[in-house]
Amino acid sequence: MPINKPTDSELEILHILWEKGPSTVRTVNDLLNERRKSNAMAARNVAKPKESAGYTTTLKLMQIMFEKGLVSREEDGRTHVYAAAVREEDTQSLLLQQFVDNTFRGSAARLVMQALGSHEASSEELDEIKALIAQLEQQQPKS
Amino acid sequence: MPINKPTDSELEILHILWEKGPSTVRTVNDLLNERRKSNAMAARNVAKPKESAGYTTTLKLMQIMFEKGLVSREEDGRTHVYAAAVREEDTQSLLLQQFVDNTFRGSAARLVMQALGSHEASSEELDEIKALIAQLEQQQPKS
DNA sequence: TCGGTTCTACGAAAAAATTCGTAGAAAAAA
DNA sequence: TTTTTTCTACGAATTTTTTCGTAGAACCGA
Repeated sequence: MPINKPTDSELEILHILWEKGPSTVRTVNDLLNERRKSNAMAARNVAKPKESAGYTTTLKLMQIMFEKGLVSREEDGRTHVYAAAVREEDTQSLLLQQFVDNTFRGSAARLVMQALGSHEASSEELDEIKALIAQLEQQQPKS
Repeated sequence: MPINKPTDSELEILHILWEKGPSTVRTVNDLLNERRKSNAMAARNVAKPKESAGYTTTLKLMQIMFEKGLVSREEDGRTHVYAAAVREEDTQSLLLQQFVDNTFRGSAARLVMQALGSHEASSEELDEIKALIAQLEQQQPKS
């Protein structure tokens, strides 16, 4: 029941499965490497970009994810078609909670301030956020 | 120049140094274990709580952090007094950027929505955030 | 001064996460 | 059919992070 926490590499794969839907290892591996290549180009990237992954590396990772229950799979002839077995929102929520605890010692507000301060956000997005805040203020007019 | 990314354990130590100021290994280790003990109690915690750390474990970690430039130190007689060598805001900003990239594929707004949705925020905090949004809307009335 | 405690340094074990080589079966191409 | 490519399974090497044992020097109280 409790969602398993994916590692960074596993998360990369989940993103692809969420976006593209059920896929083979080959497909995932190709997309992964495309994405890594373009990430390496993008100067904005802070983290050292990963090298491109070998096929068996991705295969092994997805097998591990299968054992952990992060993905499901179905045989299609000789090959396996993998699908995400956890929902994107749930996973993000789990990771976010741990991240807020670890990095901001639990203060979501401080995180939001940092996030809005240092990342781009369109005015539509800001509108959405304002709407959400209005809603929250209705719900819990506390303090 | 580029800040070194602290690991999770290193971040725990930095939090203590940021909060308490320059401290000895002994002090840090004690506070660390206090904190871990109370974290273990708190039911809200999702991540499995860490065991309490042995003294030499913390010592070694802080020595490594010193080599990485995450902390500075000064001799006081026989013992060393360590201080954070990176600023809290800078570190959080770095970690946040990577987290947004990894987990939300770059969309700060999505992160903010998740964060506000699933974490508590007081109305004062919400006010602050609203103020920040207003400010951002002024700056870049784009799109 | 003697014995127990508290330091640092250091090496290395243990645990976690990532990577890859090899082997054998199935499929596709020649 | 023969050869080449493409799969999975599996074990193990590598790398990164975390943990700890041991040794020797400094300190402290009796």
